[in-house]
Amino acid sequence: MNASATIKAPFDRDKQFAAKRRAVILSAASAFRRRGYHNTSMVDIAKTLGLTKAALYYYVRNKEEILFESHLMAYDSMDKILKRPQSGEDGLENLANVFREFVSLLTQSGVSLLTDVDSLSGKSREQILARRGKIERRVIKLVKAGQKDGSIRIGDARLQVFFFMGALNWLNAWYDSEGRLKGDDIADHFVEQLRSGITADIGEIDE
Amino acid sequence: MNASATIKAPFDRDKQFAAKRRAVILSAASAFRRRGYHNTSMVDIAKTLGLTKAALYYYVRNKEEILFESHLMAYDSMDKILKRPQSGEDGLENLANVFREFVSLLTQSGVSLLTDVDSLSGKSREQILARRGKIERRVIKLVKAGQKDGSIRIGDARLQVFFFMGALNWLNAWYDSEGRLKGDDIADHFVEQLRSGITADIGEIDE
DNA sequence: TTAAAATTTGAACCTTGAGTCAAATTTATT
DNA sequence: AATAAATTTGACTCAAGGTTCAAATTTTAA
Repeated sequence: MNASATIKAPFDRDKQFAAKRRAVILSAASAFRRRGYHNTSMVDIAKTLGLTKAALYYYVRNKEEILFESHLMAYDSMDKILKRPQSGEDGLENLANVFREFVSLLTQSGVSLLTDVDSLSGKSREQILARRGKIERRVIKLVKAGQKDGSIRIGDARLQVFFFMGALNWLNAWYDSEGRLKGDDIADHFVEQLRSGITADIGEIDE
Repeated sequence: MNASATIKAPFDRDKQFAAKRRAVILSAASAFRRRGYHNTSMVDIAKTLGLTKAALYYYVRNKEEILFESHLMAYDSMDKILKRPQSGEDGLENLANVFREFVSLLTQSGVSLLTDVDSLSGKSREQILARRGKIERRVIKLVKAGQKDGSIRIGDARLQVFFFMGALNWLNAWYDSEGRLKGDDIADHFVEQLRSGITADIGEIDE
């Protein structure tokens, strides 16, 4: 046990700081999602954390940085989902799994948010749009893989992706985590609709 | 020809005024859609019309009124679509027709926009949300009719509607009227995906 | 050509909310 | 208990942008 070795973990300052900072971003992100970026003031954010506006600036350079980082968090989570080894039988299965996890991510309390990119300036905006583009491209790849193995209908993969990604973004506008609908129920429903649309099945049974 | 009868339509003032006012709203709506409500200043709106900021206030009470009315316009158009006599064979056909026209409406240059409701205050917000709710309820009815006649899969109609309405709202975020994709192409694609999802067809041909 | 009404403008005002900073307070360590 | 670092605060500045208004300009109809 030399002098420089820490024996009892002497109250990790950096960790504490990082945790509080993260709390600030998450809380703000939740408010942004509900009321929108411009309808949420720094005072609002501070108050829900039991702090004062000035204190926020100890954790964050400015308001825009909060928006920026909340976007990053969302995209990090989506990246993590996309990076998991795909275990499905075919492309359609893989896509369905990813989509299900996206829905869960956005309904289960915590990270979310995809709008207000236009309130970011210059380099930040580009960075966020690049991240979004990267994710879209990965999803498009999933679709194309499915088309190749015959599990997904041939068509403009980009358009197909935009169609169902819309459902994810629209979630913010109507999903109420307090409501009767549990996130997983929605996920099930959405996955089914992603797969088969809304046309009634008729095949197997009669004729 | 008595004195009070207008013979030559003496340059209808009200019509002129209404037309200009409408131009203000439409132009602003387009900017809102692209950059967002709070990222569009009154000066911006005025400049694209070749006017000065103060002149806008001759046509409009305040900025919020512009947002309010642009929402109204969008919903009026959707109402008109929904009110047209449904001529399809079954519920699914009717829904598909309505959905196709919605897509056309939102891609063809002109009206659109569905976000930033939270920037409206009090009574206006409620009014707009009521309109939106009314439209959603009508679409849900269409779905239920389809379920009843067996053309649409049984399920939570509300959820089914939210899924594909998301696609409409997400349009604003990515659709570029200058791009290679024509609005009608998108409409075709989206209607197909609404009907049948993305699973590849396999039925008819083999086995 | 002219006068009244309609339209537009420049120059202000005013509110809101982001950001700053020196001082006060709390917390961790000796 | 003492002290140094970390954290929080109150009070302020500042800019952006929405709104107002009296005056200037343009348009319409006689």
